[in-house]
Amino acid sequence: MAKDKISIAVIRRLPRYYRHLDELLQSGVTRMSSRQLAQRMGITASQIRQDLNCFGGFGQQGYGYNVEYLKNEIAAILGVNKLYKAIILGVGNIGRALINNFSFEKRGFQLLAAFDVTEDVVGTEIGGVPVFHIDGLEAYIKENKPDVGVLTLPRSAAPEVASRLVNSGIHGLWNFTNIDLHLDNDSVKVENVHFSDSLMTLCYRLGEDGK
Amino acid sequence: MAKDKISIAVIRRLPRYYRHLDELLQSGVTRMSSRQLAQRMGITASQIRQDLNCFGGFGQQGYGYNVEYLKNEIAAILGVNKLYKAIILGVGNIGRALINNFSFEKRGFQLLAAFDVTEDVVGTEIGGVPVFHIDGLEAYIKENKPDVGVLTLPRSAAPEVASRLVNSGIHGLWNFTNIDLHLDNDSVKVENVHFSDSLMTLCYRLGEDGK
DNA sequence: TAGATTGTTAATCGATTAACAATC
DNA sequence: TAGATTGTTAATCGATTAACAATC
Repeated sequence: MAKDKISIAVIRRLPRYYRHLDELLQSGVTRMSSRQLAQRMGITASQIRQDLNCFGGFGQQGYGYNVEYLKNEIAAILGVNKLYKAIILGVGNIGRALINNFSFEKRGFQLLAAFDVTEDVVGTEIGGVPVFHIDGLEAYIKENKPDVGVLTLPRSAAPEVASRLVNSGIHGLWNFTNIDLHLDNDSVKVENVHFSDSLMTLCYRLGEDGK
Repeated sequence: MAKDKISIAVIRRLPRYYRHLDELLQSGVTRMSSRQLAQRMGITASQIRQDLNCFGGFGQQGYGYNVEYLKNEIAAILGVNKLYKAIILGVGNIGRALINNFSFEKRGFQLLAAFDVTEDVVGTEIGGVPVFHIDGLEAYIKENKPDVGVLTLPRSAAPEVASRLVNSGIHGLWNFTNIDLHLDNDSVKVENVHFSDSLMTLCYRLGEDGK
């Protein structure tokens, strides 16, 4: 579906378009021009039209875009209906928060299982997700072929576990650990969520004007 | 200290420099050239020198950079030694995860208090942080003058609470809610952590080549 | 048909990379 | 001094914005 190589800047805006279109649909809006959407999102209409045209023409001259149709097209582009298989590594606070409060399904993933090392959690279930011992990781991957690993474990354990995941054939990592992973296999896609970097950026911006 | 207006792209790289310098320092490295650091981080040496020179000359020709000195300079630029005051709104899973596992102090913030609405938590302490009822929010802010609010509450409650925070004079918001906040006061700095956007980006990238 | 808004090309702007003189 | 590496200017590249012909 995609033409040439799409720049990462465009890709990162897609979920935001999707989110706004979903909100609009929920509130009963059926039709929207790039100009209206741009105003709502605080960007330019040009950018929206340019971004969408990386993937095709989804609008109609003189009319604008059909909200539901466009939302579905973006869903297809992102692949959120694909249901990739995910496993989560580490069921500390963040791991639990994700398992209990985050809808993996709505974002294209099915959370199969969790892994940890502590006696009290191994063998239990959290929010319907079984928790296994990390020793069985390789065997589990061989059997169930998950696509991505969610790294919500202590940073000290992260490099080793990441490497085991990659060597077992995982395709992507969603990394909540505050380190930059250096992987052997560079076809593996890594998406970082660096709380620390984010908060430090806010810290800088607070000091920008005066204070 | 800063010259003109620094671009957001540069600012977002600063925490990453800081992190790498800290790691280097921990492992006993005292000296580093832009070329070495670039290789380690997977970026160009030119970019590092350009970025740093937005703030001043921290290196020495023929030598490179002193790791500890540069780390401290970046810390000062980011303002991580300022200890801004923060409060957290909502002590569900993510709120608790942050309180228990995240070092606000290391990133320039002091976490003063938490706010929630449920009977069982109000009046208790979590990880040493007192939990108050949200009804007392305005009075608390007036008295304690926190700089930023951390939004870890249900998305349905987010717009109202954000608006109350802004009207009470808060300067920044660290937003874990999956919405784009529209604020009255646009001098308020908002830093978003959108789990959903992040995972959907990974979803797209998994589908990029084949599959 | 007239009005509106897209899709797309062209112009501008900004960010990244390359090059090199300055200098430790 | 010779070698190395910075700070900084210039060149390149890419992304955003503007403009407008196509068309619903």
